[in-house]
Amino acid sequence: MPYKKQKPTIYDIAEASGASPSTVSSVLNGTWKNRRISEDTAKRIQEIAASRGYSANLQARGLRKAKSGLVGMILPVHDNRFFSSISQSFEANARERHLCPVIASTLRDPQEEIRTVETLISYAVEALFIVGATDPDALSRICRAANVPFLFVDLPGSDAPSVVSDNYHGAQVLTQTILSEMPASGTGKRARPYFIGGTADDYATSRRIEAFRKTVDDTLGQVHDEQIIACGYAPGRAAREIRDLCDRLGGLPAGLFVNSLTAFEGVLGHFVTLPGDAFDQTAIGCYDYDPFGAFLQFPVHMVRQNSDALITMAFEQFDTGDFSPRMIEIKPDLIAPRTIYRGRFVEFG
Amino acid sequence: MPYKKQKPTIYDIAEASGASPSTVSSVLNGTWKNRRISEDTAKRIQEIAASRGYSANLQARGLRKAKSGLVGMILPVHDNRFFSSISQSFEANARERHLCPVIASTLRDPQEEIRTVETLISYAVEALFIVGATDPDALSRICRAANVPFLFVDLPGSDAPSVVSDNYHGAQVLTQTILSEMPASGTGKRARPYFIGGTADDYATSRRIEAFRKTVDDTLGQVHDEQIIACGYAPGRAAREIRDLCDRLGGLPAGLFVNSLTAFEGVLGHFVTLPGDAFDQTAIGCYDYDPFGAFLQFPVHMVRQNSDALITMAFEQFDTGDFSPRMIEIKPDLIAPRTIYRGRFVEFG
DNA sequence: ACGGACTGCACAATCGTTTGTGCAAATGGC
DNA sequence: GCCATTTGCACAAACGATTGTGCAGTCCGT
Repeated sequence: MPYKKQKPTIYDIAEASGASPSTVSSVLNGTWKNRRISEDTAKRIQEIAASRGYSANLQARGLRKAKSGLVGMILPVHDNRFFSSISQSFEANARERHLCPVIASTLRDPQEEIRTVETLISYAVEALFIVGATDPDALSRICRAANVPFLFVDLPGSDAPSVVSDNYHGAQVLTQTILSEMPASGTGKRARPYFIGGTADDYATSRRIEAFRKTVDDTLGQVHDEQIIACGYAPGRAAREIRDLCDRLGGLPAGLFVNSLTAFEGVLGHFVTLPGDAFDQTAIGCYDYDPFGAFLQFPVHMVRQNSDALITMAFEQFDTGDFSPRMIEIKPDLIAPRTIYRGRFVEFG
Repeated sequence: MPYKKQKPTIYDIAEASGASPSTVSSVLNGTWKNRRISEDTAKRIQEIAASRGYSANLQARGLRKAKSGLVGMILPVHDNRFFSSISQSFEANARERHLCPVIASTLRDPQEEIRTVETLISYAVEALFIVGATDPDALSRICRAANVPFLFVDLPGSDAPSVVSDNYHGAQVLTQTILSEMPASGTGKRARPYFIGGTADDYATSRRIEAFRKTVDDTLGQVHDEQIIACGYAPGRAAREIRDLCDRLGGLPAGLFVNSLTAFEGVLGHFVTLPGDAFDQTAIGCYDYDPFGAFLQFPVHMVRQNSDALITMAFEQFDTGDFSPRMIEIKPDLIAPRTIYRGRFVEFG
């Protein structure tokens, strides 16, 4: 089993070529013209290196240059449409800049976030993109102490640039759409729009609730607390809450703002138990997008966060080299039900 | 702007504590008992290190120990349910082993795969998990030459362990289900089951087609080539193909095996243009799972690949330290339509 | 033929760890 | 009180790259 010989180093190449390690190094990293190495020597060394399959040890280089070529990102979870799109953009942007992306998920666990950030810093990442931390300030302090540039994405943090989705605007537009599609007639609790899902002290959710309240207030008057059901992200919880709500109201509410796909999964879990015509008198919107969500038995308006724009903008901030605090908001898109395939198809996968 | 002072090193701690760097090192990496360092000294050093926020430079450690603490994985794309679940499991398994996961996507581009693998090797990853490469053999050679342990996941490769989904079994079960739900009556082309989506020379697809053919053969007799429409993964293409098929047949076929979610998206794009009762005489199955797919206007049987089991099994192989070629198959699960929320909910997100 | 500039490269220090080895001082047995 | 251990630590050489500096040799002008 040939798991034996090591990767060649510049010393091996130096010996084989009769040149010194420093000459080999500068030839192979492209700085040889500044060092007045002759073309002949360079070519000879390059050939030997190629024939032996040399490639630099990036740990050694990183150590010497005090730069790793790595750029880190932490996010809550991978297996989620939004965050996995974020990963995809992050990777593309990192590679454009000849950086190697390191993406870690922290499962919304504050301890894990801190440990992970410390680990990434220990690998000397050249910058850290923080997507949706539970305790942004703690991470700020750590990065600041370690002298590592960092930025926040999707969730604003202190002491660094923040590129976030314009949750207020997105929720406002979605709420307006729901209101405009709600049956005009009817009175009582059932005629009101409800908000379900998410955690109220979560930044994004709180902005969305704000927009929902304001928009409904302006149109239908006072929103009652009972209309806001911030029951977290678990599908099971959302399913129970919507069931209880329907029981209380004696049917579906006239409007429903579902805050997250996971809550929507739960809501659907209850909906499948209802007759098909149960949805005729209700307008449904979901903050976050899933292509299949647009193909249900009833129309669902969805808001798609612009993950690509978020990351691209974050990298633009990174490029400026200025890591002072500032806030940049990116507007999400409203997707109408069942329309996405009528036009041009996105080539995918 | 306090982006100035550097991270403390063992030399800083050594100076502050009056001990030597080697003593500091062994105290801080936990080997101090073997080196007969006194408890007093150890405690003193640990306190100073903690107060200054010391953490080891992992590049330097990696260089010295010829181990990086990194474990790499390459996959086609992040923004896909299957692969993002793979990422999630990979990360959990890596952390259990105190390794830092580095996940890179290569967009199914052979050049990119090679470049990425070389980069990861240059960072001295301790093992490489290859998920769905387009040219497995090339990657085998590179890893082998660099003396880096590697394994294949989801797609079998040469010269290393392969942990793959049992595509044949999954497709067989899905086909059987479709056949058993197909309307018994009817003759002619429309009474036949069709297979749509995927690339025929792709490993997974070819195994699935094999199973589809065999299962249909055994039940209904000879499958015609026209029944297999391996038109790739793009939703747009699948949409056109299903439209053309319906035109040719004068309606939906009695059975449809959709090979991938992206093809399914395309198929749905056509379906939404059809009347609601168009689906009464057809049985539909999809290889790959999406929770929303289970909530459509018509029942869809879905196969869920067991991504967690794939990765967990791959890590078990990794743990053995034996990287000789062998093949391990993991059976996927068949998910019945609209049933997943009837039972217990999966807590998620 | 002599001084200066230029060419082409080698030397050695350095990045922050780990780890084999060596050497005083403390300890213990007799 | 003497020798043999044992204890507690320091020294220095790696790991594989980068980079400032220095030094021969060649070339050129005069």
